[in-house]
Amino acid sequence: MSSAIRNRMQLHQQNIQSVLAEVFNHQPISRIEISRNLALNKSTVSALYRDLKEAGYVEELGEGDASNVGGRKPVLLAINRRYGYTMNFDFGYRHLHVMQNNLSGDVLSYKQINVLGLTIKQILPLIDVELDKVAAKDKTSHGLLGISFAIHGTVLDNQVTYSPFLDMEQVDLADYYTQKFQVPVLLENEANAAAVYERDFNKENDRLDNMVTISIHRGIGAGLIINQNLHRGTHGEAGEIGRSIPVGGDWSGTPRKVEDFCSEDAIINQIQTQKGAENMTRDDVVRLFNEGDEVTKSALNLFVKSVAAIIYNAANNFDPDVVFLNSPLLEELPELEPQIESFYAQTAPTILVPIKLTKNSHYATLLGGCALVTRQALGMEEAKLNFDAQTSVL
Amino acid sequence: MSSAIRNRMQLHQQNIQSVLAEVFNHQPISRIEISRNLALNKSTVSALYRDLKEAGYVEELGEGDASNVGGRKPVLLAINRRYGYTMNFDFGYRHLHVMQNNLSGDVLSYKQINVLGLTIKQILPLIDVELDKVAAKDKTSHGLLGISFAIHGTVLDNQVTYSPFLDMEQVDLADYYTQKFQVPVLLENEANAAAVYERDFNKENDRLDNMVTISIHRGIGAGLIINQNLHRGTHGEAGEIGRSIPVGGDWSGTPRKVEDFCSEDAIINQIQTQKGAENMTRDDVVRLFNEGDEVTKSALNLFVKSVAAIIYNAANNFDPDVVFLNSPLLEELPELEPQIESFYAQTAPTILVPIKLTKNSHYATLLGGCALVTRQALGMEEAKLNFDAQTSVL
DNA sequence: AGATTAGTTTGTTCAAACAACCAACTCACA
DNA sequence: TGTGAGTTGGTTGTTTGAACAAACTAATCT
Repeated sequence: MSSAIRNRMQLHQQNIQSVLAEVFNHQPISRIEISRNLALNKSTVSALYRDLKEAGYVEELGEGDASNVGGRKPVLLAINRRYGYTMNFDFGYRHLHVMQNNLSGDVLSYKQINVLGLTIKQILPLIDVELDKVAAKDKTSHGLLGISFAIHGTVLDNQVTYSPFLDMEQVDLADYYTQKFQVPVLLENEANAAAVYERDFNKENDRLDNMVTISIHRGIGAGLIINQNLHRGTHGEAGEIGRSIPVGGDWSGTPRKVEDFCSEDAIINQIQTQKGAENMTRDDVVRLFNEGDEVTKSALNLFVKSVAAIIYNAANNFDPDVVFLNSPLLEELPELEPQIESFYAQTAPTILVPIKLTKNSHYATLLGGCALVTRQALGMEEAKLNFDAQTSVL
Repeated sequence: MSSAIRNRMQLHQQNIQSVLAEVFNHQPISRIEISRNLALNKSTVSALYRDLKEAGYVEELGEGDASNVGGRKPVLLAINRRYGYTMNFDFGYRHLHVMQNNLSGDVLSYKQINVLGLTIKQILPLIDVELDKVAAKDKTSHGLLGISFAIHGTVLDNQVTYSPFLDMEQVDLADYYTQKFQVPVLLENEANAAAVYERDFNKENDRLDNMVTISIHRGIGAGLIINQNLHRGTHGEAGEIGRSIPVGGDWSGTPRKVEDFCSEDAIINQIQTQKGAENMTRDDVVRLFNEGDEVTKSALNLFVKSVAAIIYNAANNFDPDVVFLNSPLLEELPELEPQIESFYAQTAPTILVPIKLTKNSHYATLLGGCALVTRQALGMEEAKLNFDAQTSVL
């Protein structure tokens, strides 16, 4: 309520943003259509659009088709794709993922950099090199607009609070890059970023209020979209479903967490232990499964059942419109998905929440970060923006 | 975003509501203080207040104290407690709880009506009698403003979708009472109402964004306040944590639900089975525990451990500022609460979410319903309102 | 030519802001 | 103890400015 609009100046600012959001979400779009969508007078929309054009955010694309009963052709408006770009990173275990996007969320470039075994202080220079390379080639009017980092751990107020797979060694990414470039820098939990991706980049989900995105990588966590907003929790730890324990079980010793059953690490460990192997990777698991290895099949059977139970519990807790599974492993073994659905349907008594696999899970995380940092660059943190993820235009 | 303020008329309406909310939340309050709080010019506040006074929502209470450096005394404004009243019901297993509240949420009357063994169609006439009795005595200017019903089950769009303890027999409460009185009628899940109570009636929680209220009655469920809003879920089933199952366990037979371990029914059943007793009540359990009965002690020990695990899981899922326990059983056996906290602390590794017992859990549910239906009566569903729960004034 | 639609220009509207005022208080000081 | 300077609460009359409305231009169709 304290952020509510009260006077005409604030109203004006909000209306400018509403017009920008309309251009963003429905580009290419004409002024008259914006006027109808927002229930604002067409002269008002024209005036507001002028301000946006002066700021450089938008541009005219040319004329559209006239209506079939006669009348002047509309002028089509769109986001200025040459305004600037964002840089978005994902600290994977084996790879650092790097993506460059324009203001509209289009992918300008993507690459993976091998960082297996490197410390954060060895990775930092690699990031700097990528930023410099892109800056050298850049031809946009405003250049770098913002940077996002997807963290496989928990984040609070742009600080990493827990990072099980990569020691952050007191490195303050936000501070370092804000100082260096004077642009918004944003750290976000990887599952949260994936959830934002589903909300913002997926046209099918446009009307959905509540979504759970279960991210299964080395660990397991969930990103929560509640009432169209990302729910981070008071300490940035909402959706840490991997830590859940069974209720009513025996309390001898420490209780086993969900993560002990159905993270990729858990599966690999289980197979390694039974086979006496070492340093196995996801690819090894996929190969063994496809070869019909019994140990692997049994491990993945437990995995499938556990994921089904997790989905069932998440559905009971959050009651979403849909549950997404963001898992490179499932992406490579899509035949497991129907099994998960079957076990889930077996458990759930009445309401069955649809389950969907995220395709190209690496992209999802990066694009989610892009959506968040682009909002910050525009000063429109609260706006509903639909990104299109159109393929490269430059 | 579609409900965003766009033109001056809407802005004006919203500002009127903001002034009303200020009066509601800070009564008694002066115009000048509202002006400062809302960053609106004092003459603007005066004009907006005039409208509210004409509508009868507010009234002047007299003069307050002048500041100690001189100056005119402020005129203190408040909600008109004689404007009207709401009626709020809670369908308990043994009792129908009935509460009458004024526009400000003050309790005007409260009673319990024995309904053990009655069907919904036998209960309805009892409700009608209560409504008539109160209407006959009423001296407010606008009379009945709204009716709320707390349901021990799930609700979607004012319809009961699941009711394990009371067969609703196709009775449509909302339709029946809306037709009869032409006022807002509202059905809400009992745990949700309890959560709203904690948000709206508890000054300590004023600044808290995220709260989980775990309601342990015959069943077990949670009410979720996320980002200051009640999260009902897409199908009205969010927070149905009683249905959760263990992950990674054996899948022989149907998995045991949380509810099988730590609802009141579960405890009573367990004790009854072991003792060969029948028709035990909560009071019997309390008595047996206080007498030192071993079977009861062991059942409640499992209960305590299970509740601790539930709290831990809820904290991981939702990451709230605080967890409330709304449980008549714990209210009667408060010595169990430290045990729950101890087990919880044992399990949680880092962040410990504070646990609080709701006092007078029956009141909580009714007052939560009151808060929701009062908002509807005022047409201020989205406003942040702090109810004071002052004792009777009439 | 007449109908229709997109967008601009020009003047109007009206709720909030502003400025000046009145009302009523405190306190210091004679 | 009485007076006046300073302060605060609230009202009244005027100004302001962003959205609106109407009249316009532009460009299409049949």
